[in-house]
Amino acid sequence: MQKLDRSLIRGFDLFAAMNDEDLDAVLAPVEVRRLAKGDVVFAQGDPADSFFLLLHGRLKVVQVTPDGQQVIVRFVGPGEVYGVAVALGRADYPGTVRAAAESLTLSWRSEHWPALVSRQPRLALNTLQHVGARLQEAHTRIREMATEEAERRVAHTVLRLAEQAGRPTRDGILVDFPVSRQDIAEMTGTTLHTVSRILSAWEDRGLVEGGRQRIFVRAPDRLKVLAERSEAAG
Amino acid sequence: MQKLDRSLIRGFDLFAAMNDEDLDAVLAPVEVRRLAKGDVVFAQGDPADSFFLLLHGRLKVVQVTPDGQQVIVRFVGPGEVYGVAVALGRADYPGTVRAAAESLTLSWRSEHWPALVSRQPRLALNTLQHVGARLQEAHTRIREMATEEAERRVAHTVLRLAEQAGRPTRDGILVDFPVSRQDIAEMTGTTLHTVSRILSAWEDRGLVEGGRQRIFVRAPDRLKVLAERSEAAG
DNA sequence: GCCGCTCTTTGCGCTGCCGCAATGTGCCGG
DNA sequence: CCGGCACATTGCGGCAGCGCAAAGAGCGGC
Repeated sequence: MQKLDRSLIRGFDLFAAMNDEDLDAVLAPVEVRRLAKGDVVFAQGDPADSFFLLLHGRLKVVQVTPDGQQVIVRFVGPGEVYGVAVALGRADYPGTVRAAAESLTLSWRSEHWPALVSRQPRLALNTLQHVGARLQEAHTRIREMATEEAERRVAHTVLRLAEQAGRPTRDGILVDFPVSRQDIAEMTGTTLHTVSRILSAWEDRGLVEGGRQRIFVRAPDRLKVLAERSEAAG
Repeated sequence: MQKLDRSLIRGFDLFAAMNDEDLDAVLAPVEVRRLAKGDVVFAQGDPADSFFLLLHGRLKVVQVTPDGQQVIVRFVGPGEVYGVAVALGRADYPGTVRAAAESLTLSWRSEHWPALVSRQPRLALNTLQHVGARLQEAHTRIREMATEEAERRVAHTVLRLAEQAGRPTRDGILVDFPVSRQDIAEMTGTTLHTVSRILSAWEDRGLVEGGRQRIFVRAPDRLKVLAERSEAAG
């Protein structure tokens, strides 16, 4: 096992309440991997022989349709587990995970899952809560895609990105990892063209600032108004 | 506690492997409720003071948007748990559950959850797998809504209904609980008009038979072809 | 058995968004 | 510093599906 920064790991609630002995046991079989932007951790359909925890960086989870279109399932941030197919009773991974920025991740071989859970029952409950939160978010997205027009969906998505991965600055919030127009299109069920048009219109109105794989939210409050009401915000 | 048919309960995998003593302990604090079609079990936003298991019948889980539009999250079938907000760490229910047909359900007060889990650790793992399957299905729906046109989404949805709640007959599969065109619209993110048109077109081609809150799939294979390819099926 | 309600069907016009295509622009490697 | 590539912008035409409206059909209640 590679040398790990314990204080970094203690920072995540999953491990915060663990005593040293248990922490050692949990980390004993762990593997560490550094990821460059674009690296693939696992691909859709691969046998689910490991599960993971992201320590640092940002990952993109995508599903590919039979005809080659991509859909972004979610982004993974530091402290989040992913690839937990084994816990959900699946034999293979339902999606592909790729590094959206330089990242650092831990992994356990799937066969360790039962032993870890019986040693740390809280692990199952924690995972349950985490998966529950993801289910909740998935339902939110379904509701948005079913009932809202493209502009509002993009607004909600950008706000969610700003909330989950936003770095606050003096005059706005910067989404601090590279997000392309295509990415937002794949999260909202529209095309990069439509996203580009919408962001351009917002930029004209001073709501956001664009850039290459960059989104800076200048006026979160006005964007929220636009996301809630169907009509344009003052 | 009301008298319960143990053999019925033993039929669900959740309880199949339990010894009598544990089963007694689990069922001790349970409440039984009979539901008429249309009855509400709990409403969106209510405090999550119970969790549930459906014994018989069919329930509809819906979310309502701020402007009054409904979205169907899923249908619940016999043997499935629902309203497990407490396990997912939520204080209130994210949706409303209504009986789509006459039903029979069990419920436990939320405060029993920790005790049940510590007595039966498998309960958490089972719930995790169940929630995982729902997450999986939610992602499938997101992918469909993002990439497929209305007709294919309806096809996938009807096939899913036939699979989850279909009664096979000599010349097809009958969805054996009442489903309206409006319901399908709320599952696919379209309107009842569009659904009606699509089903009428399918009926002309002998793929399905319609009726008031009734769907009978005559040719599942041809419908599957239509769901996969973007073009019409022979 | 009749009435009324809810669910369904179908026509018609409109529009939001896609699909295509061409041009503009920031970034990286040599 | 410069060439090439990936990402972004924008115009234009077309159409899938929405919204509205009105008529038909099954089902439950009295």
